[in-house]
Amino acid sequence: MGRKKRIEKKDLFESTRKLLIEKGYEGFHFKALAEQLSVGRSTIYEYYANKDELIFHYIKHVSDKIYGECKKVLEHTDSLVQLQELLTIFLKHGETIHDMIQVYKHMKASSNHHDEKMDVLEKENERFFEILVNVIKCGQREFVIRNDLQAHSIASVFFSSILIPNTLNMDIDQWSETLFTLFFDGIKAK
Amino acid sequence: MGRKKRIEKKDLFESTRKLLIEKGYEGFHFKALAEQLSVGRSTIYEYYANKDELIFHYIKHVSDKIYGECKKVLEHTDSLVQLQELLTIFLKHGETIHDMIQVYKHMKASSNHHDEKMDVLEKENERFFEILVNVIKCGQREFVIRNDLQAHSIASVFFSSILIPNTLNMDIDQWSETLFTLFFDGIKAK
Amino acid sequence: MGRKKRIEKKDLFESTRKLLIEKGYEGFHFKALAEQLSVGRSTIYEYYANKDELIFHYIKHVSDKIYGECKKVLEHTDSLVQLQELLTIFLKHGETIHDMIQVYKHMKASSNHHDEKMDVLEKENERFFEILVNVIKCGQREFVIRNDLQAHSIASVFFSSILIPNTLNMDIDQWSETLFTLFFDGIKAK
Amino acid sequence: MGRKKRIEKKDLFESTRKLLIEKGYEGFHFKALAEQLSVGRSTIYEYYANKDELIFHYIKHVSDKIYGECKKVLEHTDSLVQLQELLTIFLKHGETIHDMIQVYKHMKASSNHHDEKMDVLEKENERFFEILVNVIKCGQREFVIRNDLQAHSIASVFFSSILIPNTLNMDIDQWSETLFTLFFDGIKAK
DNA sequence: AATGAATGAGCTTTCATTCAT
DNA sequence: CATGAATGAAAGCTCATTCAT
Repeated sequence: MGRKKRIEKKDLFESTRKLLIEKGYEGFHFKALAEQLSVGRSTIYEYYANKDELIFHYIKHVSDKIYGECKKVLEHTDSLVQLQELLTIFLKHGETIHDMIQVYKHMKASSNHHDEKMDVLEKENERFFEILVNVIKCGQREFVIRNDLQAHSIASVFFSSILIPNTLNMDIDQWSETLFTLFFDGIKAK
Repeated sequence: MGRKKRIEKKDLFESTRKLLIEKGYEGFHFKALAEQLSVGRSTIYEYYANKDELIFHYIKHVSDKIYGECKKVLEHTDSLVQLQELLTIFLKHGETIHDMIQVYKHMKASSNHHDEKMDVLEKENERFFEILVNVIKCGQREFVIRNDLQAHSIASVFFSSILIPNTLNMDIDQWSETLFTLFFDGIKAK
Repeated sequence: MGRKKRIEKKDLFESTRKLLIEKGYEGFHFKALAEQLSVGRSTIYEYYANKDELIFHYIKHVSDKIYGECKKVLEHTDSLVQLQELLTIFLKHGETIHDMIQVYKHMKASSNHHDEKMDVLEKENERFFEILVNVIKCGQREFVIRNDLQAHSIASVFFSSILIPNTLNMDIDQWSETLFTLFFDGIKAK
Repeated sequence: MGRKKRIEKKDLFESTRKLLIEKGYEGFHFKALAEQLSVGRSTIYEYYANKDELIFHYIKHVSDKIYGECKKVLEHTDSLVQLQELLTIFLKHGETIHDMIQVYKHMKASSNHHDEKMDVLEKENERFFEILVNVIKCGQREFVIRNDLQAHSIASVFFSSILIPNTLNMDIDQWSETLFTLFFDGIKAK
């Protein structure tokens, strides 16, 4: 298929994303990636020294992007709105965040020589969690969120909602709304 | 340090479970498994024709066991109690169910020749979901669960709660209670 | 060519020796080795985890063998006879010892994470040198070897004679004799 | 940290020398070389068609240089002085000559299509040897060197002394003197 | 049955080398 | 000329799987 022009970092990350979602961390190969990009396998090594390096930088990249979106949300003053919007963001990036967690878990499981990259990813994850916890604590201080549940637990639930399969295939906003309603008001009949 | 003469299916599944949780589907090897069991690697082939076969039967096994527990719950008459207990069961088997999902996803991703085993696992998953949905619908009919949310959505949330990391390390019953309270009453301050 | 029986460690080392002499450390591949042995490449990995491991154990093996021969020489009482015989041994194993040195150098050049195997090989090398130095010092004490040259320097010369290409293709004993005469009496005309 | 515009052949050879000594023939890469020179890897191809070509010309270059030094020695009239000075030259260029031999061996081992470059290098080596042999024969004719040893054998010993590790780290002239004394007078006590 | 031994398929990685700018 | 980018070939290694005992 002849020689290929440049590899755009954008394409590289896009394909990485796709493969990671489709196949997961372990199923992710430079072979498949190269095929996706119609590039020679070794070409990718010109950009990243190995699979872990590439994935790490990819994760870092998306993580930063998502973090940026989260930060913007904090400009709102209403903590409930903030919470709802954070939920929407998490749902929107569900698959990507899922990848992040998967990668993190994998590194943790296989790292013999306690990797520093692991520490970085850990920090990334915590950043998101911090934001959530803070918003919830804020809501609690304002008495719009009940105080008899630990902010931490609530944050866990919100953060994990990412993983809830939207089996009814609602669009993101609708699904976000449904979940928020459920979490906020509960399922109890009134 | 001699080799065992017989492999007990119980040991086999126990080691499978352990490795699967620790390493995930792709990190699961007959090599490691054989070591765990102090058996020759090839011995395992006397029991299962290949890796997938073993994992499939293991999953089927635990799935049946969990399903049994769920069934027992239905003997209660109060649908809220049923719901809470289902939640507890799911949380208790969190890691195992997580494996099931992972395996299912993996088969889905790598199967070119639409596997029949996949169908079986899919059915397994659906069984759990059915039970949940039925209990919820029941609760809705009895007006203890609100009707303006689809039973399906609620079921998704409950089922996915498995994946919520219990970061505060509460014991299972406490964690189950916390989650149930949250899902039932919501986080809204009263 | 069908399936092959067992790999005999003897054959493995024999082929290792051959390839190492022929191609040197870097030119030594499991691919070539496997071909030599008419075995699948991966088969060798059942015995040694990697190239370095194999070569290390091979070197250790021959080194021990040669060391044994040297030890036997020390049973003689005449230090000159000892010296001559050590020379013969070194010449006989010239290629092998050359490999040892090459391997040692290579490990030294490429080891980032100061390898312990390197230390072992270093010790091996020193053992030989010690023997030589001792025999020479002994000769000096007995006034059969001149004292105005450092035993160390003399030992270096003897030890390095291994590397002197026997371009005239004398048989080993003759070549050994020639060298010994040269080293002992010098080239000066009388 | 920009790239240089021109590669000076002097720098090229200097870096080649350095890398060759440090890493040996197989460890010698254009990658590393380019880095050393702060040049693009492909730039080197503008000067030499490939790795072998470069190394060949480098070897030829230094060989010629050393040969020149040897030639100058022949202006002396005393064959013993000549011999001693040749020894000094060889010791001074020990590492370089060692490279030459290594490269020669490597080409010999890997060449399927009996390379003509090999022949050239072989000739180079022989040139040195010829000089040595001639000087020795001369000494023999003048009865300053004993006649009962073949000039060839003696030459081998002198030429190989290059490889004798100067473990005591004497300076070159001292080491040369020590070796010459040893070779000339022998180690026998008087 | 149980196993040790052998193997092939498939992925990783490194470099010499080519090519278009 | 100089170079950045792409690539293929060749080694490396790991594991599922098969086979003879």
